[in-house]
Parts: sequence; C-alpha cells; structure tokens
Amino acid sequence: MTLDAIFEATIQLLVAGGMHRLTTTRVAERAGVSVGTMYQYFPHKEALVYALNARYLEDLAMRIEATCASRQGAPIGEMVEALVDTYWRAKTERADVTRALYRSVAELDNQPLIDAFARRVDAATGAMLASASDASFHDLKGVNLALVTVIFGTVRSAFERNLPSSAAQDLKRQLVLMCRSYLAAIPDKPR
Amino acid sequence: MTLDAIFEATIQLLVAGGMHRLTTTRVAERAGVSVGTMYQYFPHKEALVYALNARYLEDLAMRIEATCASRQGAPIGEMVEALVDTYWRAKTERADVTRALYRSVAELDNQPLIDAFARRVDAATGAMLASASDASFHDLKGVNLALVTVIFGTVRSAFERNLPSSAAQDLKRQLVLMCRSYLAAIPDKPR
DNA sequence: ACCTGAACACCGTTCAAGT
DNA sequence: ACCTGAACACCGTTCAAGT
Repeated sequence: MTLDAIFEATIQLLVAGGMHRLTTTRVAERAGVSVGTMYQYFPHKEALVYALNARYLEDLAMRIEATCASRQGAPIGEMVEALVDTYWRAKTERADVTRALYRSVAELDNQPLIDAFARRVDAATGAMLASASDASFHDLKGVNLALVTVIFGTVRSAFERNLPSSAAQDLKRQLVLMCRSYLAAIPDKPR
Repeated sequence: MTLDAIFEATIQLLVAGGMHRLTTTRVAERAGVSVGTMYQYFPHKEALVYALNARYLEDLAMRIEATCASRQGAPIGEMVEALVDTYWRAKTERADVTRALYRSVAELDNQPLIDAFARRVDAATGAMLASASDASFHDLKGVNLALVTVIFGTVRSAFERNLPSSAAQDLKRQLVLMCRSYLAAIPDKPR
C-alpha cells in the first residue's frame, strides 16, 4: 500500500538523520510517489510525523492492554514486574526507532496523543491493580498514576542515558524493587 | 550584552511558537542585530539552541549540587526529599520555558549535553548519599543511578501529562515515599 | 478522478560591500 | 576590525496541466 510505503520511508529517514533530514521530497522519492500524492494523504509534514507517532502509540497501548489483561487476579508483585517488562521491552527492542520517534514527536503539538495514550494505559493498569489477589487500595487512582508515571518516566530516562546493558538490566531490577517496596508500604484498604 | 539579547529573543520565540517559529531572521530582529552578526556568535541555528540548553543545564546542575552539599551527613530520607524538591521546583517554576527547552533540545544531537549533566549530578548525589547518617550501601553506584533516574524520569513524565496541581502534588509525595521505601528495603552494608 | 512536478514563498547561510 | 543585508540554495506547499 502507498500509505505503508510513505510511513516506511519516513521511519527510515527519521532513523538515519532525524527531523532535519526528513524532507517531503525525499519521503516521496523513497516511497515512489510524487510530492503531490503525499499531500493527498497528509495536509502537511507535521501531520505525517504525527500519524506515525499515533500508529506507534496505538501498538504500544495494545501491548500494554494485553499484558494487563493476562495478569488479572495475579499477585501485585507479578503485575508490576510484567508491566515494567512489557514497557521496557517495547522501548528497547528497536532502540533506534524509539529514539527517532521520541525526537520527532517533541516538536509537534502532541498533547492529544499523550492524553489519549495515558487514558488507555490508566484504564488498563487500573483494572489490573484493582483485581490483585493480595492487595486492595484506598486510593487506587493515585497509586495507579504514581506507578505508571514512575515506570514510564524511568524507562525513558534510562533510555536517554544510553547505559551499558548490564547497568540497564540492574536498573530495571531496582525499578521493580522500588515499585514493590512502595506497594508494601501503602496501607491496605480494610474489607 | 548582545549575547544575552540573542538568548533572550530565542527563549521568547521558542516559548511562543516552538522550533518551527524560531527563525534566524526573527531572532536577529528581536535581538536588535543583523543575521550576519548572529552568525559571528553561532556557526548555525542548531548551535544557538544547543548553547541555550547548555546554559539551562549548567544552572540546573549548580542548583542540584548546592542542594546535595547542604545535606551532607543528613538522614537519607531528608536527602531524597530535598533532591525531589529541588528538581521538581526547577522544572515547575517556569513551566513554559521548561517545556520549550524539552522540545527544542530533542532534535539536536544532545548526547554530550546529557552525559556531562549526568556525570555532574551523579557525582553530587553520590557524595551526598555516601555521607548519610543513617545508612550505608553495598552498591552505592547502583543505588545512586536508580534514584537519580527514577526521580528525573518521573518528574519529566509527570510534567508531560499536564496534571492538575493537586494530582501533581500528590504524585510528588508518592515519589518521595517510593524512594524511601526502596532505600529501606535495601540491606545496609555491614561495618 | 487522480497524479505530477514546475513554480512560489520563505528559510538558513554566506560574503561582497560598507563603516 | 566589525557589521550589514542582498543573494543563493533548498525546503514546504500549491495547483495548472496531464493521464
């Protein structure tokens, strides 16, 4: 499909040279269409990059939802570990693409993208946490927000530091430990 | 000074309209110089934005170093709280500038900037943690990396979600709690 | 109906001319 | 010595002409 060719060309150019190498002419050329055709699919260059990021976040949200669904009723420690694992793996498996997208989306007005993604993830992780076999929370929303923000923020931060993989692995374990000790420190809701 | 005028103009334009409104012509005009003069200070537009971010990180690093120095020998819980507080405040006090810089730096090759900042902060927080009156760590480097990555990543992540300030305040408390329970969960180094 | 690519406005950067 | 800003190459976007 033409659209796929355009997206693929965009990713390649973004990975290779970042936003300032991404040229409408080059995208069109690599995708095998004319500039004019590209403008039938996207009203401007920003819209193209925006759509690419929307696509990526859609995939990421689906993977997180799948992880959460599969741990319904599990112990809380397992949930945290699975969540960290899924997010970490999703960001790391194609690190160059992740990095390119982080950079490309920054100069867009991406608040709608972030909001929609956050809502989906909050819903998925919130439902998972509520079903935990060994804990129940007085302030589920607050705990959920804290966990999600800490996990996602830490993974990004770790990613940007470009750590050697042994240090990264260790950091991942510390992150899981941190979430678990936090959860243990919170008082349970009495039945 | 001319340089200050250029930086000031750059910040204003960046806050007002992001990277794609930032034009060498507009910066020069607003700073009261010609484009040619601007190019005597910076070899290209990227260098201007890079220098602006370097300046910001220099200030931030100094503030963190000051915080760390002032808590030498304090209890570990107080250290964590002070660190979260300093970083959180620095990012929040002029949220529009923070946001504009986050966005502007993304499309640069900013790894040297991040690395240098990370080294300074790691040194400052590492020295602080080592002096804690009520704890000592088997793996100080690992604990230090974990704390710094979690705190900085979480603050950024929280920042990007644009939370209402009550939720943000609560999140900040949860973050401190999380760091503290983590530290309590780690076995002390025997003397 | 749909695609093409020359043409236009604007941007980053340079450098001959001015002081 | 230092500054200026017209000029150049290139980019995003459009739209008359082609199929």
